Amino acid sequence: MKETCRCLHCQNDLCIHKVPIFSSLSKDDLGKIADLILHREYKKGEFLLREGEKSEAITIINGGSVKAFKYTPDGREQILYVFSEGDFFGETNLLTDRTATFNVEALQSVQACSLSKTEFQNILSHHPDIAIKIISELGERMARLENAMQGMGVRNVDNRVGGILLEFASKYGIQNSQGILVQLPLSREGIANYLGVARETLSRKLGQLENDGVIRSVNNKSILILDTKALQEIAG
Amino acid sequence: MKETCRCLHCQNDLCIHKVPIFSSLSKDDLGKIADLILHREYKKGEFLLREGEKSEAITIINGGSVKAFKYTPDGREQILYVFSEGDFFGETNLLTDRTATFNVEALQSVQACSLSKTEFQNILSHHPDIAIKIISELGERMARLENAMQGMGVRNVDNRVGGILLEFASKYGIQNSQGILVQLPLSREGIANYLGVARETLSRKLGQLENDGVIRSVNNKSILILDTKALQEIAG
DNA sequence: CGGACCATTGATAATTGTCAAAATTCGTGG
DNA sequence: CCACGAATTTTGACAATTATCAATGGTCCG
Repeated sequence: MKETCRCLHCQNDLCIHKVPIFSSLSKDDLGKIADLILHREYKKGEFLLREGEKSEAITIINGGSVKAFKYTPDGREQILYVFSEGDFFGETNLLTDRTATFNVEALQSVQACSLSKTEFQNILSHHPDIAIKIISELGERMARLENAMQGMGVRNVDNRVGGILLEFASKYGIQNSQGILVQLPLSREGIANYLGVARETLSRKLGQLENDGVIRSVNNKSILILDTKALQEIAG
Repeated sequence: MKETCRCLHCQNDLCIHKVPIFSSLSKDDLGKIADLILHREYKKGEFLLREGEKSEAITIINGGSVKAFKYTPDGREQILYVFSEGDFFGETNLLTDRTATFNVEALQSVQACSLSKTEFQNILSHHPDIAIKIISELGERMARLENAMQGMGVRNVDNRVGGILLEFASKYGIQNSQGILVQLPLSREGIANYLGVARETLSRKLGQLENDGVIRSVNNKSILILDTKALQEIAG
């Protein structure tokens, strides 16, 4: 079901239109930007960005998904975001001289579009509304982080598990006759690293939810949510 | 030692100059903005903003400090930020139709400057560099949050306690002959709510650090850091 | 079909939360 | 300036939760 790039200006259709921050631009401007965009495909496991690197581009995910994470002193990873189609990263590094604050790794095959620092700054100075869109999107992201913080700080693990299932459901879920089928973007280990708990603890919690008839584990890659209401209560 | 506002354009000296996001403006523009700014003082415990409210202004802290926090389902609070002189909040609510994502409460007497939504948007459209400064500052704040997340998720409590002491030291610490004297912006309970642990746990951890000769508890409001290096190792 | 990888389960240890009580600190008023 | 009461913090004992280690069971993909 993947769309492949066939025309000269595929970017116009595939990439730029998906990105909310460019939505205020005219067709002409979009075309100009499309010409400046660099396309690249990454295989699962490849890094799009490494913590500490000077990132010289803003990158927009055009297909597939990636995880953004930091390594902890003891070598484990804490996942901060899962970015998929239409999400972007690297923007703050372009406007300050800060280096990347996290690693970004492809979870599957990923199609990415990138725009160089100078081009991006150039566009920004001509289109102030794009800056406002970015502030808005950053605000959205901060709100998510703040919620996650609140979750990490005080909620117990059950809450957090419920919360992440609902988050994934709203992002990747498909309603069917039995419930919401959720294609998980992360492995169990990944989800555990997102929540900041041990793999085994997550397994046990999911097992419990399955016993209670709240979810059904279809396979390692997807989960069927049977009782959304119960899950919402668990998430708090 | 408090400075009071005496002249017509006190704002110019007291407020605007402290705020990095306005630093690119000319003296003339600063003066114009100063005229638009509303000053207000809040007493300890007063709320500057409540979660869910439509905030109609950007607020800049001019003196004192505030905590930004969310209530958890069980009524406890998770502190997200401590803002002091020069910090601002409420900006994202102005550019989107989102309501406030957190509460803001004065920790002491607080002098605040605020700029209304329409004025702010007006200024922004004439000064694109301010938008970039804001993106930059938001990037800074996100980086802090991301670090905090990493901390909450994976580090053990000792790490976190060390980390927050160092954070406060760099922000509020004064070097003296014995070490770094840190005026704590938060009570023990506040610090515990910042870290997302129980009051009692924090007490025990601080007690341990004192036994190990890393810190000395001067009184409830300040701590003397004796061995910064040890603290850095503990923080990871 | 087989091997590598991923996920679950069980047993145990370590950590942290909770509740109750004692000790300290703080602010106020005499 | 001291003393008192209120608020905050510390300490102790115990319970609950989660991490860890080890072994088993599944799943995916060539």
